[in-house]
Amino acid sequence: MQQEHRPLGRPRQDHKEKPTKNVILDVATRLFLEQGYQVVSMDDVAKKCGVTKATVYYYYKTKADLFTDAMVQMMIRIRKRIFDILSADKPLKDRLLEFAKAHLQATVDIDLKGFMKEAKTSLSKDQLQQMKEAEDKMYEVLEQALINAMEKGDIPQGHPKLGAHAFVSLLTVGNYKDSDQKPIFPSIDEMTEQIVDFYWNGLAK
Amino acid sequence: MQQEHRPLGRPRQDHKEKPTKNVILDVATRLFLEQGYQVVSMDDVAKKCGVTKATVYYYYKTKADLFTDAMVQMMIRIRKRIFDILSADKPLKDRLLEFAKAHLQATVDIDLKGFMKEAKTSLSKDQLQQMKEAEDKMYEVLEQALINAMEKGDIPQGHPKLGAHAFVSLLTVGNYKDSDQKPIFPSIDEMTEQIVDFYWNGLAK
Amino acid sequence: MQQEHRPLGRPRQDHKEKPTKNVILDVATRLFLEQGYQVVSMDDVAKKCGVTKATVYYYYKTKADLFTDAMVQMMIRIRKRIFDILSADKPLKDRLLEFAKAHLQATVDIDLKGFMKEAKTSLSKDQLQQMKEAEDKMYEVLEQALINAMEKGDIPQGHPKLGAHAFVSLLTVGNYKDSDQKPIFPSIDEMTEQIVDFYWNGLAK
Amino acid sequence: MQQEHRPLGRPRQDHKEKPTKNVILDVATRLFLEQGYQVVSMDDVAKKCGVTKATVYYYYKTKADLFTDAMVQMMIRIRKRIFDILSADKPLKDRLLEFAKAHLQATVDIDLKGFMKEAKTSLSKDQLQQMKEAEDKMYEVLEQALINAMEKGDIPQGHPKLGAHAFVSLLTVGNYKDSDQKPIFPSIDEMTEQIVDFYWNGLAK
DNA sequence: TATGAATGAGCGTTCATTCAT
DNA sequence: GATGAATGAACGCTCATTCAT
Repeated sequence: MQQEHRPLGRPRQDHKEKPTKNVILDVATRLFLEQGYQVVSMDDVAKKCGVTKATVYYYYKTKADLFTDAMVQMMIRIRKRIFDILSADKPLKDRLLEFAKAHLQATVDIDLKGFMKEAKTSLSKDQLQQMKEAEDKMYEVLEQALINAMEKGDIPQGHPKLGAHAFVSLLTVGNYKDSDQKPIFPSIDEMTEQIVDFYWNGLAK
Repeated sequence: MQQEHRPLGRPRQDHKEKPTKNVILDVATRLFLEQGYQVVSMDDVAKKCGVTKATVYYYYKTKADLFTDAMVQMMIRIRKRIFDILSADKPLKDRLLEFAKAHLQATVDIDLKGFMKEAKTSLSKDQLQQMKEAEDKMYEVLEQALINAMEKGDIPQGHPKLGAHAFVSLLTVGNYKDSDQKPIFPSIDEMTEQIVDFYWNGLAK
Repeated sequence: MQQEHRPLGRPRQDHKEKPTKNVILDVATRLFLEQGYQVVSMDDVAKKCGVTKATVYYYYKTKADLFTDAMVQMMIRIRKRIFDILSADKPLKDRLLEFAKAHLQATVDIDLKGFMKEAKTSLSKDQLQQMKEAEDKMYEVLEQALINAMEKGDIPQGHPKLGAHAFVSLLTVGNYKDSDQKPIFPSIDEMTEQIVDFYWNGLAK
Repeated sequence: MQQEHRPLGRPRQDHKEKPTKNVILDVATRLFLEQGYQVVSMDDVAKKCGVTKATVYYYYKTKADLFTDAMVQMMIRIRKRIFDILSADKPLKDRLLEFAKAHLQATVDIDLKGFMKEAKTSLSKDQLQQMKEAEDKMYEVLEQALINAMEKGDIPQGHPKLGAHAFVSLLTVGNYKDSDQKPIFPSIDEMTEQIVDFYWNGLAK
């Protein structure tokens, strides 16, 4: 709340841990992921940030804007992480295992498809487009890794786009809990391995 | 609003119209599937049925009740259809192909996972339980078919629950559209075949 | 408004002094006239009616709808009153005097022009059109009276539309109060007479 | 944002730009005239001026202050123009014609009455008083011209205050557009002449 | 069986205003 | 002088729900 040294110049508001806009974006991202677009109100976001609704509107013109920004930024971050994991100098299957593990460890499961449908009626054409593009780019990273593996002969030629989407969709199996709240596999490690195995070998061995 | 002739002793419904309750359930099912739980209002349902909101409330105590009933009944119907398809006397792969095709031809894609998350905050524990159980039973039909195939030696021993969920999750790939609104495969037939092939053989052949 | 005998059947809600919709329309009309479109909130209307905002919305889909209906109904009523006054079998000047007196005695002065401008940004094209048409019809009644008088030779030929608008605009002079809140004339009677005289004779006698 | 050369001692404003306060007042005047008090927001004014809302508040403590100042200054300017026109050495009717033409040519029609009512609830007593006084002074100029004409015998003795208000109110007829958006007269010239004629001669010749 | 009327609570959004810088 | 950040209060509107009829 007060500067000790170098008091002259344009220190703006230093000391501040994190700019408010970022706080809002982070909180919003978490809430939207956990509860979905419609259920989360701007007041919910504001309260969790310790600011008023009007402050949220100071940074984001509409709820749809906030949502779009939150989702797109998140997808960009995820894409980077996927890229890092898949760029490692290891056999493809090992990289996929790592990818799967990282994804399945995440506390919230990211149901992009569900978000897309929920928000379809509320977002502008442009906002939907932005989200779609960010989503596409996420898949492209995985697709490219598959293409590379095919070229190097590590896996047989095939439809890389199908391969990419198949992998991600298989991962969602990990989030399933039955009516007794029991997941399909007891531990994340076993789940990871079995899912990647299934992806690799298919049903018929 | 009143019958002029033949006024004595007959079923209430004029000429075999569907009973109101069924109309409401059908309309609600369609609306919920198309737009999601939160977006659909009780008024929307009522108007599409040509009745008033109060009438909807006469048959369903709350929106959550209506939603739960709609989803559970739908899952029961789907389960029957899956059962019929999988009971045929054909090789497993052919039956899976038929299952896949039936699913991918459906106009609305049934994003159960999305519905679950969206409704999580609005449904009672009991209602969530009902939905979960209906969902479980759907998977069990497929699971059982896989178990039978394993016992008969048509496919290698494996984790049938994983197999069941993997199949359904792979089917969702068929609904993907990229940012140019293009699906991964040009025709449903090709999509069906490629997805089932991938399920059968895995990535590494 | 109430049936004394034949108590069986569907007595609805009897006893009710005035249907809620009418109460809302009347209160809204008064408030809009007194304070203008923007200043009056739907909550203001509701509270003055002793109902909730939601009730107002039950009867009127939007504020603009309520406003338009209020203004149009009012103009229709005024038009009828003008018509009655101007239909009397008296010399034109006497009828104009009566018209002027009725107008100047009204507690609220009806600044249609101001309403039009204020609401221009908020009303739909169709709503503006409705208001304009109701306004036009009000003037037409007066215009027709002037046309008749010209045909009978009671006043010289002239531009009847100008005559009609001139008369109404002259009446607004009666509502003027200077910075000491003093009107131009001490009594309504004198005001009426002087204004009509001026209208009749002009400035130069 | 900063001057590179000749950085020493000069008037702040770069090349004689209009001082910010004047820009704000001018812009505000135009916006208020065009759209009314309630509809125009402080942000609207700020944006049109290329400054921030806070800057507007730096010069005007409240919106009501800005409005009052804008209106009063405008009325002072108008009063001067009226005074100039009416001071010419011409017959009264010619001067009135010129006055009318100037008024009717103005793109925005100045509905003082409407502004008064719209702002009534928002302005302080003192601010209303200021506006009233400025308005009174406008009328006084015209009133005085009529008094002079009466003294010189150009027009018969009469109520000069009524004459002044009658003239201004008659001018508003020129702004009327019917439901087909057609004004009463096809050209401003004809309108001017007919209105002044009516003012001069009255309805009955 | 079905409805018209009414409501409480909440939501997305706007806006005049303040204040530290 | 001028601004960026923040807010409190309201506003128009929606919606699930209730209840007397």
